[in-house]
Amino acid sequence: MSGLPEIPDATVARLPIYRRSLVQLISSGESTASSADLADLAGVNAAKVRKDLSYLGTYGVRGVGYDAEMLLIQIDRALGLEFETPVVIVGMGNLGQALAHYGGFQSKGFPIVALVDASDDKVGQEIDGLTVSHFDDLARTVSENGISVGIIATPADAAQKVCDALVDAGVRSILTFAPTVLQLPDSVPVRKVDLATELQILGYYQQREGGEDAETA
Amino acid sequence: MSGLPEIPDATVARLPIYRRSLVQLISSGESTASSADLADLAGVNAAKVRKDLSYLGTYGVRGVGYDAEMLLIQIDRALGLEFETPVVIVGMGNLGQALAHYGGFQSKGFPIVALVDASDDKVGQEIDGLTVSHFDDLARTVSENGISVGIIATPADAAQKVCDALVDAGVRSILTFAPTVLQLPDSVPVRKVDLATELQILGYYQQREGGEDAETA
DNA sequence: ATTCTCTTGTGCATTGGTGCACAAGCAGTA
DNA sequence: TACTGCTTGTGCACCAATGCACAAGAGAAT
Repeated sequence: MSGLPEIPDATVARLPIYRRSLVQLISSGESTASSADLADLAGVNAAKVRKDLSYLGTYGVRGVGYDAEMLLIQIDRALGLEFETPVVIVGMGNLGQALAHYGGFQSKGFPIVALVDASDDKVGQEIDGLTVSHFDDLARTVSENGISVGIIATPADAAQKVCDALVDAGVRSILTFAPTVLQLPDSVPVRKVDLATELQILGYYQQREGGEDAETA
Repeated sequence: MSGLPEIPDATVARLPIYRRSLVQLISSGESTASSADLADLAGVNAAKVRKDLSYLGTYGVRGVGYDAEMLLIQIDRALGLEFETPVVIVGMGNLGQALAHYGGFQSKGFPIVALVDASDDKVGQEIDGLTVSHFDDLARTVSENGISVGIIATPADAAQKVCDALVDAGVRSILTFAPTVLQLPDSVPVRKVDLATELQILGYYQQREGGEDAETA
């Protein structure tokens, strides 16, 4: 779809952090950002910042740094943030409801436009200005609202079914909170967030306390 | 604290997944688990499973596989899951409240024993059987309850302050949901979960749809 | 005993990521 | 124009992670 030069996974995972740092610099009045500034705010090595940014085709100015506004645009283009990306949340349990209320998505360009659940208790209920629709109508909900991202906030045993339905409905990427491995086509990227898993990982490092840090994607 | 042989980060991050897969096998009646079985359930390569498990000092039986119960114990020992690990959640906004209700922590050995907020609206309120205590009393709350993990569910601008307070109070590891980089001593491991960041990362892969998958820790 | 089947444990080559260190190059000054 | 100070872009060497491929070993069957 685009002639971009292929950005390494590790770099992609850092771009949102750079973006956040950059926004912070801009809002504090800076019009240019050096790799050292960004590295400092992002908590990484300056050389890494430069190498990462070089993948964007962005070019900074030697002796000066990067044009802040310009860089922001480049990052947004790489991440596909030029336009808003409508999101549906499936599963209106505690987590799903919290996500529905969470303002962070809307403000970052990912408006939540639909909420879905399979239980009759939940369907029809109004949450944060949206009416919960039924899981059986998922395909219609997705197409009518031009939804491209699906968030799975159901228990593990329902996740694969929901995942399949989302893919069938035409969603183009998935974020799942269900503690299970999902089977899905390579063409649909997924990210998994498992809260209990995170604590378990911490357990290891806590035990051998005093050493290396625990990285997060 | 232990003479264990140092497990690579990538392996540590997979242990919880293996654990989940193993529990699944056990509950379906299996008493032994082969690396191929585990690989299948965990969605990874079988050789990787074997190499990962070899770090545990665990030994499987050639021609048979791993003793399921035994392996579970080994994994739990490596992750420090032999005993319960009490948790405090700081920040009782939407996310914090959802986490407080979320049963997944309790069932995985991380009981939530205290809730903390800085606003007078929230303090004193009862959530899921716990009374929200004041941020100023954090040190006491932590020591009285023997808390070793702190979860930060505050807005970004409060996160550093909360983080410092948690470390001072003696918490031994931190899980943060605040979209900001935290400064803290190397002796305290952290994991970061940023929901908006996850969606932004997906944006990249969605754009160049049809290719490589997006890994998550 | 011997043979056959199955599965582990690991050596090794490959790939991906990191960060140092330095040449290249711009802007401002004299 | 020449010089100085600062910052970029990247070559290179190092380290971690991956996964193939195979020898070693356990147990069952003959």
